[in-house]
Amino acid sequence: MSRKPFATIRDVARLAGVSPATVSGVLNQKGNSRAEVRERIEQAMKALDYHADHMARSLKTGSNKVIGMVIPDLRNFFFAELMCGVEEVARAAGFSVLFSHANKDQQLERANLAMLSAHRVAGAVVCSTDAHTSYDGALRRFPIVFVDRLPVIGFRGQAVTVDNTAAAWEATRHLIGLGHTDIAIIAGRTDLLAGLQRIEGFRRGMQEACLAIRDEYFRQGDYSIESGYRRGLELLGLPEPPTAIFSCNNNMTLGLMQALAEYKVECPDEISVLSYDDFPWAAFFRPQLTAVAQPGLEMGRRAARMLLDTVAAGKGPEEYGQENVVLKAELRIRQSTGRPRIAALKGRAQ
Amino acid sequence: MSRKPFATIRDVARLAGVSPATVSGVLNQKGNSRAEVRERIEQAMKALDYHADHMARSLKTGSNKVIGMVIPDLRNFFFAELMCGVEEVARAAGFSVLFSHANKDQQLERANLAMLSAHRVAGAVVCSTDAHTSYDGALRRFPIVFVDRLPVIGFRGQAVTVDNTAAAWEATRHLIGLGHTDIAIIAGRTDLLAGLQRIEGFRRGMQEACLAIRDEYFRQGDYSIESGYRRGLELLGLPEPPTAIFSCNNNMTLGLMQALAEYKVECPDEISVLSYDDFPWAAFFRPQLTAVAQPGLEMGRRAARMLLDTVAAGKGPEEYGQENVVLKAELRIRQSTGRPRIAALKGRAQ
DNA sequence: ATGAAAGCGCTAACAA
DNA sequence: TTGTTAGCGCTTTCAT
Repeated sequence: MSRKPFATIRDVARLAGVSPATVSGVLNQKGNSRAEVRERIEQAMKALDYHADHMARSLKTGSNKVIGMVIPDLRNFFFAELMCGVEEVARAAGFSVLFSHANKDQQLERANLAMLSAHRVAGAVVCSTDAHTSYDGALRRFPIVFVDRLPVIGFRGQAVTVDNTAAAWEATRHLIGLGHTDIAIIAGRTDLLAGLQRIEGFRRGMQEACLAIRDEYFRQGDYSIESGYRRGLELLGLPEPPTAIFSCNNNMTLGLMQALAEYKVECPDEISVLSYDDFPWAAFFRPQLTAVAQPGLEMGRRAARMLLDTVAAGKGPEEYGQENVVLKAELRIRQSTGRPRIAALKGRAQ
Repeated sequence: MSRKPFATIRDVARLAGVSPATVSGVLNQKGNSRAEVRERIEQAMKALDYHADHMARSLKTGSNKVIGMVIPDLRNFFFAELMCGVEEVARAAGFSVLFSHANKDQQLERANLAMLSAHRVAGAVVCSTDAHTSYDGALRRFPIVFVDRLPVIGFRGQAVTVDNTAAAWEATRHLIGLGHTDIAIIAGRTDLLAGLQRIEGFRRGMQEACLAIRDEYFRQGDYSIESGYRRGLELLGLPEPPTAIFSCNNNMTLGLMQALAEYKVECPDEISVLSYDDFPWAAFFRPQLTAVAQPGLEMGRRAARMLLDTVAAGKGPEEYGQENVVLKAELRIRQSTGRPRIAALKGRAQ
């Protein structure tokens, strides 16, 4: 026995003794049907468990209540939050979201866009894999709002990002305010604008305080746990280790904490750690991590809203608009940062 | 200026000087077209940047290369992993995934299913909000594979779960093997089968070792951080606190660790902690958490594969099959569990 | 206020 | 091998 087929608008019409057009009318709240007829139709719909076919409707109307979302990795908490925000707003507006991973693969990203295109999505929110992808082709077909990561340097178009520079600057100021002067940074991917900006904010903060960034205190990571661990080990092994370390993302912070544990260096007594990226568990570490919290959920919401507005406006690519909403990150001061104890640390360094 | 419309199969046909049906033929690799004609068509498709409209195709064929996925909360790492697994398999099979949150709201869950239904998805993977939802209506329309959580007690249908009982049993055995006898449990939601099974596994383990579960050592939580914290505080405040605690999910473990920190109880020296649910950060806690790791990614993959198989078979609801694939969880022994030091703890307890 | 008819972009019979 | 025709389920004029 085969699957029970869906009831169509004609089934409903027949059962209610009206024409399909009339059913369509009540379906779309046109309000030009007598109450009695409407009643009958609604009964019929219930009886047949009728659900209008979105695809047929879209085919006819040329619109589609589906948006796409492309993100690099759901397992990273920040992106998961982004996704939640998008879904929430989309749902509220009666839209569904077609999801796909871009998994750091540029070719995959292209395939994703093509797929969204094939599904005739009304638009998409995308968190780009890197800053070299061209979206021109896709953009001619449907609006895209970029979130967190811009697709090209000098991008002009709709986007929601956070002010990484300001956040890194504030983080640096916090460390300096505590009395630190020997501050190290474990930097992230420099092919991403956000990565560059975090470095820039750090630089600026140091400069304003007339503090030099020593060469050996500038370490290049790649956002992985492993790199945080390695760079951390290098920093701690220095003849004169820093008294504070600014780690440029959550994963690297994890690796760094591991390195501290291995070196049996107490945090924050001997060394302060400040993490870019907050995550739910940061508050449960010992010590609780001082971190820069990016408003992932809000970014997702804003991006979705911006997209939906553009979709509603129904304009062509030339008029998409170019607002880049820049949100602020929040510095959450907890226990991993404190006043420097230079002597203690230097005594231990070998 | 309005958005550039998509090229249709007729545009391609016209440009290539053939009929739409011929284009459709090469599009679907029917292979009954001369190479020369095929060539011309492909050129035309490229020139027009043609992408076949999935919706129109689905409307015609009655099939749809989209599956739905419903999960309670993406921000929980376990569910995010589930989602990744599903997406990965779906993509590989040329399917897209329509995502939605069920956010612990049964009504929302219904709405989600209706939405999937309206989009005529080929099937869905769902992680049910709770064990009282009826899916009969939806199931008559498309196959559903349940994952991690079953929709009703005594559910018979396709599902991928993990053997919670065995995992909890093994965890308990580990604690007992270490020499613990005063073991407490912070239980999770008992309206979910999985929650019940974890308790059952614990019971069985204790029973086999002829160990009693003291009333005051059995604490009921609700999977929230807060409840883990509260129950933890209660346990530690007991005249005779336990020497080991089995916490039934990741969030409650977080709360529990917080409670330990407040009581300044050393783990594992004074008390051992074993967590159900592993997560990436568990290995970076101090101490590193011993935990039961559920294979979230693999569960997602298996569920998607099962669903896709059922979809491919194209049978009716009566023949959907009822395999419940039960995966094993893995006990990851790290540093939060050790031999009991009863004296030390009792001395401290007031 | 309601219905008849056309057609969105595609594919599947069938005809040529 | 290729083209013609019909129709998937819906909405939208345009008559009535």
